[in-house]
Amino acid sequence: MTRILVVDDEPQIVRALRINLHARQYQVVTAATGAEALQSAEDEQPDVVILDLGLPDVDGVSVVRTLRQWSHVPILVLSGRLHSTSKVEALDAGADDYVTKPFNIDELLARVRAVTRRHSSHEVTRPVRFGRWSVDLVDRRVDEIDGTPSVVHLTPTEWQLLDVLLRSPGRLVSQRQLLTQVWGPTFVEETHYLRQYMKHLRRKLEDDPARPQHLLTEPGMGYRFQP
Amino acid sequence: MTRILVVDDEPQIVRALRINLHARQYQVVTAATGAEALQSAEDEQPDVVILDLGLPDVDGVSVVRTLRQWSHVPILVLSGRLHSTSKVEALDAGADDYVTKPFNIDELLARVRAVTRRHSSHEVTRPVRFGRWSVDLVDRRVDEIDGTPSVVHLTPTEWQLLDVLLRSPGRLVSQRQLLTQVWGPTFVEETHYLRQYMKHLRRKLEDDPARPQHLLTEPGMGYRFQP
DNA sequence: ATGACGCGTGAAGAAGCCGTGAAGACGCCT
DNA sequence: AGGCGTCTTCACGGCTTCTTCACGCGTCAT
Repeated sequence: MTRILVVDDEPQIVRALRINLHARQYQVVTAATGAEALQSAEDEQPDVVILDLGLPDVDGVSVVRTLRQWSHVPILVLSGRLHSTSKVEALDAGADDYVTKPFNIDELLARVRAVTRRHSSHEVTRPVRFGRWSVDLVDRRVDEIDGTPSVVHLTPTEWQLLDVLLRSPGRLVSQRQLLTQVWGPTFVEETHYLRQYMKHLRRKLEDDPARPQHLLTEPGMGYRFQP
Repeated sequence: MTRILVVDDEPQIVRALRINLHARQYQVVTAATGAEALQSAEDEQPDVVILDLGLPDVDGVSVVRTLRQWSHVPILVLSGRLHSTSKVEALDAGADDYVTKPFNIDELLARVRAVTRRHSSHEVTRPVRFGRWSVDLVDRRVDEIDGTPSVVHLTPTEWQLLDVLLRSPGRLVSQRQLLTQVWGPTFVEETHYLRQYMKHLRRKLEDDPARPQHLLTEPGMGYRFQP
């Protein structure tokens, strides 16, 4: 049974969501503040988090950021029409999708389904294959697909960066998200770190590092792992 | 059965609309003031709201704004020829479309149909499909529907503009709203930015950029994404 | 007709971003 | 303490993207 954590400080919204989600056989847990949310996320281990960005105690974006430090749980962000910037920030911080208020309940449900489907199928435990390589994120090893013993060695930072990218195949991962997840929230400005380590990864994993096939740059936005 | 809330303080217009809409099998509810309108919208849960901007008690635009705080119901605005500015303001506030008085009843009915059709078909699965393309706003990628690998690449500004348009399918989005959401509130005069970037989007996404099928211009008003 | 206005288009300069090589700083191991 | 691997910092060249300007065309109103 799928467990959903709903975080919103407006009782009527929480109530509406609880009723609708419960009717669809979801188990619902709620929180009204950011602090509660983080606590619940740890205690209840939800499968999805629906998070309103306008919380009374802390900024919703920072909740996303904190949550992402230890959890990969899919986060669906609710944002008011007026705050399109914080929506972008939330995605940067690691949110998976967003819905603008006022929202259509069917749309929200569709997105919940999308986000869970996508996550369960991409729960990375098996080696990821691309190019000539088979990358095992659990065992931390890179093998050549044709069976040749591993010659590629990645440093810890390189592993972390590759990890974040490979966990979202095909999806654009923003610079901010990469920096937060690899170096921490205080490093969101240090984009030159990214350039440096992407260079290393490409040199080790791409056939032609100058013309990458799988570790792609999206200028002004971030990077993308293309399977 | 589709229920329509008609808001107008002129009895003869209300009467004409009631007769015509009723003849087309719509259920009609009416209100003569802004306060009544808000009350009815809550009590009757209409599927469409037809709202005259010239109300006796409050500004029609603020009715739109208030309504949009909790409801996603499609709003069709009626405006006198003299109030073209408030027409734009209403769109900015979240109205879906407008008709200028005096209006042709057939045109009005067509717009009602259009506005309900797109809303009921708002069964949102994540990627938005139009023309040959499948656009995924969250993953930030454009793929060809027939499976050909993505060749279209959009810049950050292009993505933001497309995002705003695609999040309101079929709806007329005002220039002001686009400029505010993409470039920020200080850029509401720079309509040439819009022209520039709409050109880019059309060149990349329309089969015949000079005769766009999906990214349409509404002269003097704004742009519309036609699914 | 004619002028004003808004929209579409092309082109070009400016700004910012990215990739790269190289070198210094740091911590861990023997 | 020395050496090594790794992380951080710097400088520069090239390229993408953003911004601005100029012009043509169609529509509408005078």
